[in-house]
Amino acid sequence: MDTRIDGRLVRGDQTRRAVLRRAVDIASVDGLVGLSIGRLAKELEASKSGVFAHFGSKEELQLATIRAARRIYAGAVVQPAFAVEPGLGRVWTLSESWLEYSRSRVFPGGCFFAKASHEYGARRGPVHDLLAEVNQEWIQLVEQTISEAVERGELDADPSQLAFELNAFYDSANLASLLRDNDDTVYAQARQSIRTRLESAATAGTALPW
Amino acid sequence: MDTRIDGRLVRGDQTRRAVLRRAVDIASVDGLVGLSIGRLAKELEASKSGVFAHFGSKEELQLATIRAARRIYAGAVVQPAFAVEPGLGRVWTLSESWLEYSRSRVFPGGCFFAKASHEYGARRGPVHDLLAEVNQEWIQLVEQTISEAVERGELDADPSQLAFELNAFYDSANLASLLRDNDDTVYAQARQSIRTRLESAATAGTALPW
DNA sequence: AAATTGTACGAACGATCGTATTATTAGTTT
DNA sequence: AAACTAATAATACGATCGTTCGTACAATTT
Repeated sequence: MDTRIDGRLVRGDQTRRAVLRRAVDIASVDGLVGLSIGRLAKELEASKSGVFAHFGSKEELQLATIRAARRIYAGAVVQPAFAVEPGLGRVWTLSESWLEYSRSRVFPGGCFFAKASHEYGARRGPVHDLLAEVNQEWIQLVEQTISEAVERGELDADPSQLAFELNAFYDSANLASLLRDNDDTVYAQARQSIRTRLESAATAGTALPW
Repeated sequence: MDTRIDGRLVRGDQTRRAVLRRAVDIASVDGLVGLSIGRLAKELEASKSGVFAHFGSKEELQLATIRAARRIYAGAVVQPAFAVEPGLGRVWTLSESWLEYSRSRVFPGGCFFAKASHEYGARRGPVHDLLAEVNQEWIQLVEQTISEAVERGELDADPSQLAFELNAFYDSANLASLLRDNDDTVYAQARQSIRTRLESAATAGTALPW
């Protein structure tokens, strides 16, 4: 039998979790390169080598940080949308929760993936590849959500094209808000663009969710 | 009189130019933080202290690099658009030259400002501030270009809103192309979104520029 | 010809980086 | 109680970072 609770492993998991929670916050502001093991150790009042031992290399720390950010992202953006029925309503909720995810600074530096993807977009290696994979996952999820609305006859649009456009509005609002020192008005602007775009794609007689 | 040509100043200007030309390329891939004086010196076969002396601090080097990138950007994106008459045609040309600026990798890491703005969006200081200023300049230029088309009766749209949307399509295509290892098809997708959006805003009877 | 100025260099600084090695401590198994 | 294992720590390494200092050289001004 092995419903074992090894206290040492429990402790290890806890510190690992604490490290990653801090790591995603640091990386969202200073990037995955600026994320250093020494700084992580200092802020958590642990030893550099202790933190290091959890990952074995900086690259593995970066990959683990991305995966941790993905879990937080799923909870903040995807879950709220999947709580409502498929269709146009879900597309709208997904947009709303994304903007709120950025506006409320779930990560202090704004969208973690916008930051990290730009940082590693032009580099090669496992970090780039994982970020590309996460991005594709996300785009496909948006596409899929739109497709459901199309299948239900609520939208008349090319899902791939519309997904590109909605995602563009999300990211652009995120960056503009950062550059304008957390100015919230850009989110209203993005919301307006999203609403207008969805209205133009909505089929006649479809109830609009806003 | 002083139509003087001080040979020492000429030489200094030349190396300074060479440093900045290299600096924008490095920074577009590795960021303004990853841009290091030592690496710059090595690649240019100069001395670290010689390169450093031109700027006095790393921050000044970063600011000078941003200004150098702005000049290149103006030549690659703005100039071609201003070569055509104001109006919808200019809006379209601006979009085309932006996408070509990204696609052809005027900077090897894609759009310099998308990269740098994300890097410094959540930080404070002169670098952030200059990037915010450049961004506002750019958005205002797009807005202005759209406004001219509105005034000529070729477009019926809120310039601020439309500028936000076009710019979102630009940046999103740029990032997607980087993440998908220089896949060109995203530019066609962006172009499609731009064209459709401009069509929907064009007034009846306006000749479409594509 | 002498003095001054601007550019570039070489060497060194303290700090921080990622990583490797070795030791200590706490929890589990025998 | 002894042997073992997993998590954490202490220390040190070479490399690179931004920056400072003193100097050499070439071009300009006096």
